[in-house]
Order: sequence, then C-alpha cells, then structure tokens
Amino acid sequence: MTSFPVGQAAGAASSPLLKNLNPEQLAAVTAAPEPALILAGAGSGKTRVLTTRIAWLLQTGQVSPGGVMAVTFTNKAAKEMLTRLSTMLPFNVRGMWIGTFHGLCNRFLRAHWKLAHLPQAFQILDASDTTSAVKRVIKAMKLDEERFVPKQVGWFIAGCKEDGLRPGDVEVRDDQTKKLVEIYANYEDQCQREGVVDFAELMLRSYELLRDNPAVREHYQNRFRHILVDEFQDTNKLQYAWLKMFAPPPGRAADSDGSGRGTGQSLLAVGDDDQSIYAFRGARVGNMIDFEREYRVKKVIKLEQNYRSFGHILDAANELISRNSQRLGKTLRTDAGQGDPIRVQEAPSDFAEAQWLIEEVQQLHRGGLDRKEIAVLYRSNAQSRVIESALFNSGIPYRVYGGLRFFERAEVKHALAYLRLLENPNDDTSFLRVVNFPTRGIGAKTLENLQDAAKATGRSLYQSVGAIAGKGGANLLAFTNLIDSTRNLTQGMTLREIIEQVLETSGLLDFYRTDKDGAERLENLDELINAAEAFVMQEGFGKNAVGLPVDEVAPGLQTAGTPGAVPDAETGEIMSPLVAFLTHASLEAGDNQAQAGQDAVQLMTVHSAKGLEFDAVFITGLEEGLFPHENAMSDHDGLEEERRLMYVAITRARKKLSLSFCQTRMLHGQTRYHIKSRFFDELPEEALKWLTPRNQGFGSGFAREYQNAWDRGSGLKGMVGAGNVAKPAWVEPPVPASMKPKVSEEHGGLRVGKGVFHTKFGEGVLLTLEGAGADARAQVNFGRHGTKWLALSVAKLTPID
DNA sequence: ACTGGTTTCATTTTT
DNA sequence: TGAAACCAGT
Repeated sequence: MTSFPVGQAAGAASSPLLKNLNPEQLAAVTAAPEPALILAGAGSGKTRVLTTRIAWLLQTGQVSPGGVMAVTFTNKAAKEMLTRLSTMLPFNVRGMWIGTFHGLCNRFLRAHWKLAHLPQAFQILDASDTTSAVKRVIKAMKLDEERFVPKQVGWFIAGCKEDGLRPGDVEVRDDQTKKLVEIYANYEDQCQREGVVDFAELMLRSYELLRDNPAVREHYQNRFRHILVDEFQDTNKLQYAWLKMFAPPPGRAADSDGSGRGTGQSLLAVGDDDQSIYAFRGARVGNMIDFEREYRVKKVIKLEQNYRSFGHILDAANELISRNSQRLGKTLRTDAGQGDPIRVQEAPSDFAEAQWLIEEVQQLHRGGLDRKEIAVLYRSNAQSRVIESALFNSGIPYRVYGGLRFFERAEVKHALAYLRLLENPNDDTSFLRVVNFPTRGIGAKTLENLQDAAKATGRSLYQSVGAIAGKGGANLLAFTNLIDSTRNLTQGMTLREIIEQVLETSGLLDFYRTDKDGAERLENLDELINAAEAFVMQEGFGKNAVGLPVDEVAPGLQTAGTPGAVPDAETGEIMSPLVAFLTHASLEAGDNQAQAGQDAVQLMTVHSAKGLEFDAVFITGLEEGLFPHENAMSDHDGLEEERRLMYVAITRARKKLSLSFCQTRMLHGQTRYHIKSRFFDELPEEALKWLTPRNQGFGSGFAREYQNAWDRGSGLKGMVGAGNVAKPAWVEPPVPASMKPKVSEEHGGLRVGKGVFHTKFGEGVLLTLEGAGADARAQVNFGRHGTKWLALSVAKLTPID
C-alpha cells in the first residue's frame, strides 16, 4: 500500500467525511502515516476522530480493511466504534480487527492455539473464577489463607503478568515473595493442565507468542499498517509492549529488517493524561510520554475544543486540573457561552444531602429534563445507599450502575459451568462449582479425597473419580456419568437445545423451581437461552468471538471463507458454537444495569462515569477523606489521581453541575465529621454559586431541621430496587429469517445422516450442514474423536456408505 | 446439609 | 451500618 502525502490526497479535502471537523480534528484524522499522539480532551470528539480516520484511510485507499487494527479497553467502546464505522462505510465492518485488548488477544490465540500451547477450545477465567482457582492452589499447598489471601495473591499474579514476568523472572527478596512466586508457578501449572487462561494470561501469552515467533510477528507487522489505540493513558506495561510487537518503534532490536527505521506502520495513540484514573490497577500514564519519545512523535495534536459543556463547567475543570504538576498540558475551550454557574450545597448530614438532591432532581424533571439525563456521582459505592433510599422513598425511578453483571450471576455461572464441562471435563474450576450443586450428597470430605487423588497423579478431578470409587465415590461417579451422558445426549443439537438440555438434566431448573425465591433465577436462566439464541443469530454461527477475517489469518494458515471463523489449518476444525458462546460469556460479562430503557436517574461512581455525559450532574460527598479519599492523600501521585478523578466528574456535565458535601456522614456505622473537600478551594470562585452560607458551623438550626426530618429515615429493607432481571445488552432485535444461517441437507455428495470420512479423524456421521460456498461448514460426529465442526473448504470430507 | 450466630471489613474496576 | 464470609451446632 503506497502512502501518499496526506491532506493533499486527491479528493480527500472534499470528502464529505471531513466536513465539520475543526482544524485539530482534521489534522488528527488526516495525519501522515507515522506515529502520532493525540491528546484528546474530554468532550472533544475523540471517538469521532478515531472512526473518521479509519473511514478516511480506507476511502482514500491508504489501507485495506484487513490492514487496520483499532484497540479499546471496553466492549462498549469497541461496539460504539463498530457501529459508527458501519454507518460510514459501505461494507461489513465485522471482520476488521476492532476490539478490546483482550478480545483481540483472544482472536489471536484462537488462530494460533498450537503455537500458544493451548487447547483449541481453551476457556477464559473471569475475575471470580481466577480467585477460586488461586484459592485451590493455596489450599493444595497447605498454606495459611490468612497470610495468602486468594484475592490478593490473584492481584499479585496479575501484576506480575502485566509486568511481563513469569514465575522465574520475578525477583525474590523475601520469604513472602518467595512463597507467592511458588503459588504463581503452581497456579500456572494448574491453568495449563485445565486448559484455561485468565485475563492477564490472554495478553501475556499473545505477547510472548509474537515475541518468540519472528515469522508470525513479521506477518502481522506487514499486515497491520494502521494501528489505533483508544484511551492510551490507561494502557499498562504489557499492553504497551504488546503494541510494540505489532509496530516496533524505530531503531529497536525488534525491527524486522534491522534498518533502524521501524517497520513503517502508523501507530496512532489517542488519550488524555488528565483522565488517567486507573493507576491503581496498573495503568501507566507514563506510556504516553514514553510513546512520544520512543516513537519520535513529531507533533502532538491537541484536541482542546470541547463540544459538551458550558463555560463555567470548563473553567472549573481547567482551573482544577491546572493544579496537577505532571501534565502534558491542555486547556479545554468552548463556544457555547458560560451557561449556569455551578451550584454548591453544604448539607448538615448525608441524609440532608440526599433530601436536597431529591428536591433538585424533581425540579429539574419538572423543568422538562429527562431523568436519564441526570447523573448522581459519588466517590465510593457505599455512598449510594442513602441516596437510593431517599430516591426510593420519593418514588423517583433510578438506576444504579455497578454490581453484578449478567454472566456473573450465580445461576448463570452454574449453567455455564455445566456447559464448560461438556466441552472440557478437566476444567476443575467448573467441576468444583457444580459437582454438588444442586446437592447430590457429595460433601467436603469426599472432595478432599478426590483432590488428594488428583494431586497424587497429576490428573484432573474428573479423571480421578474412578480412583476413589470406594470412599463416597458412588455419588461422584453419578455426577461424571451425568456429564458424560449429557454430552452424548447433546451431540448434534443446536446451542439453544444444548443449553435447554443441560439446564434440565443438571437439575438446575428443578432446583430453582422448588426454591422459594428461585423465580428470578429461572428468569435469568431463560434469559441465558435467549442470549445464546441471539448470539448464534447475530454472529451467524462459527464466527463469534473470534471474528477473524479468514483470508488474513497467519502465515501458513489456510482458512475457510466464514467471516470470523478460525479453522485449524490441518483439519479444518472450527470452534463449536458452544465454545464460541462460552468465550463470549467470559469476555463480555454483559450489562450490569437493570431496566436499561426506563427514564431513571443514573447513580454511579465517578470511575464508572468516565466516558459518559449528562445534561445535569451532581457530584456528592465532596469531603476531605472521601473525595479526595483518605487512602490516596498520603502521597502526591495519589492526590493528583484524585484530582483527575474530580476532573473527570466535572467534565461529565453538559449544562448543569452541582457539588455537595456534608458536615456529618454515617461511615462504617459511625457518624463522622468532615470538612469540605480541598477541591472547592481549587475551583474558580466566579463559576460557583453557593446555595448555603459559607463555612456554616455544625449543629445549626438549619442542620437540625433536616436532621429531624430524616432521623426516622427509612432504610432499604424490603425494597425491590431498580429492577431485578438484568436484560443483557447484547440482545438485539431479532434477525429476519432470511439472515439466519443457511441449513442444507446436501453438499457435494455429503448427506446429513450419512457417513463421512476425514483423513485425520476417520469415519463419522454427518449431523449438520450449514452455509454455502467458501462458508460451508459441517458438523460431524466422529465417535471416539467427538463431534466437530469443520470448514468444508479446508476439511477433506468424503462420503461413505 | 442446613441454620443461625459471630466475626470481619469497608476506594476506585475492565477484561 | 451492613454485607459477606466463616463457624459451630443440629
């Protein structure tokens, strides 16, 4: 692909794509194909710039769809990018490499599972799976769980991985670390044995694969001419290193030709150092400065024109953030005028604050503002309780963000565990999760014996069941038989049928049908079936979570035409819809908010508000010790991060911003006295309008009045909350029948129900035929080898009689 | 296996 | 304060 002088590209200037972009946005969109850093302020049209650039690159022929990689952090951001792109481009964008870091790593590892030393159907552990896996390791090592708290050990391991360290690489200074590293090593073995990977492993494994396989690395370096990274300030060390594998900086050893010129890709990093609020989970703002230096970025493009907020709000944000010392430097501006001043409320107590909030919300709503355009932000989740209670008692619909997501619900996880065991019975995490749920008389003692037996032989729990047949083994045997027979029973079934069958034979349905409050759980299990159905429809089976444009997979990998499927080069085997769905479930935990459609006030932490915007925003609990949080106040960096957090909070507001704080607050069961947040002193006085007299003392009549009104304060007991059944966000309108995967009875002499022969798997029975042409795929039961999906363009299947 | 009482802990979180 | 985890007793 030739890169011609940009900006002057024929027709580019007149392209309707570039209309209405401001000069900075235009510069970013049409930047030359070389490393670039874009400092994108809040509300500066960052996503628009990213998507327009991709569209422009494609439209001007500078790159083909397969040559673009765009990385985000959240599924939401990735989805948004895809949606916007699909309206700008005349072709299906699904096949492009646009996704989250983890999603793309997954694609990559599925395509190269052999090189990655993983089973093709490897499963992904979510956070809670990881913790319980770690817990098992600690137990097996007979270590003190007080000293080695599973969750913390999990963080340690993730931390190591995010620094690119394997157990052997960790520097051991003390006994504690030494033990931790041992746990890490054993945990690794266990995961490998069970064929599972955690989130950090997805990243590290694909990084190592690229690092250790020059041919693969070069292939991808040649392929991806344009790499775009969103929210670059949130990248950790490993993610940055991973990006470098695809686009090595000039003059490094990783250079494919050793010329010292780099490999000619254009790596475009978009970020905002002022919105870096995830240092506590390993994000390195420093990556931005490193990037600028290592890639010899010629010019940093700053997007400072804000299209979201009125002047007072931006003034406040600018003034506040200017107090931070370590900044790349950027000042937001707007053409929108000053707007309303920022209202500030001092309340005598947290109850009073909530009550004031209610009045304000009602007034705004009466004034014509949708409730969903009103957000109440707080620093920590615990603060939501009082506010929820007040809203509930006033009958104002509200929605709390955070909390359990759909695929994290216990009943859903149980169902998924059974499904995983069908695919991989050696998944001990899933085995332990459901071996005695619903209860089948398998107690702790039995399981301990089983685990001992498994440890002694280095086999999985499932494989060790026979070994302890004597002691309590009968029930265990019944369980493995249940799994095996369900597996046989579901051969050849559709995903929907498999799940229905599993729910039934596992006893889950019966259990919840008799459980007194199982109704909601049954609904969620029903929703799981719907989700699976929607998944199959939308993805068209076979692609899915993998979504690799098959003609561009990797050197030496022959692939079928199914968009997204990644068949094995030798056998043509593709992921089954079940594996694809399980992958989807771990990679995208689903929505965590109930009643998405309703017009309700939005309650969330400042962290989860990042990236969102509302007409009216309330930032509550602005007290020293809470916001900024006391745990962050000890060091300079911590305080600066709190300030950035406040900056993020302020810049969420479009029209109206209100700040509030309390003199007293119920915290950990005790009434605590606070002074107002130092952030008030860092905001421009002209932009603020104090609703209460400044510096009011404690216990004033004003205070007592509210206090009395709220002392009887009704708790949350018996309240139903804002809806119970999570509606998964991925369920979209039903797909017309014409778009459903084509099912046929016959293909090139193959007939459903007849025998077939495969060079590797031998004889089998053809169960299903789907799709046509290069897309055609078949499901075959090979008996001993199990049931497999095959891409017919790769797999050599011959009919037999 | 289930229950009810006791203890412990409390910042932010996506994948 | 309140939840979640843990433990002891039936």
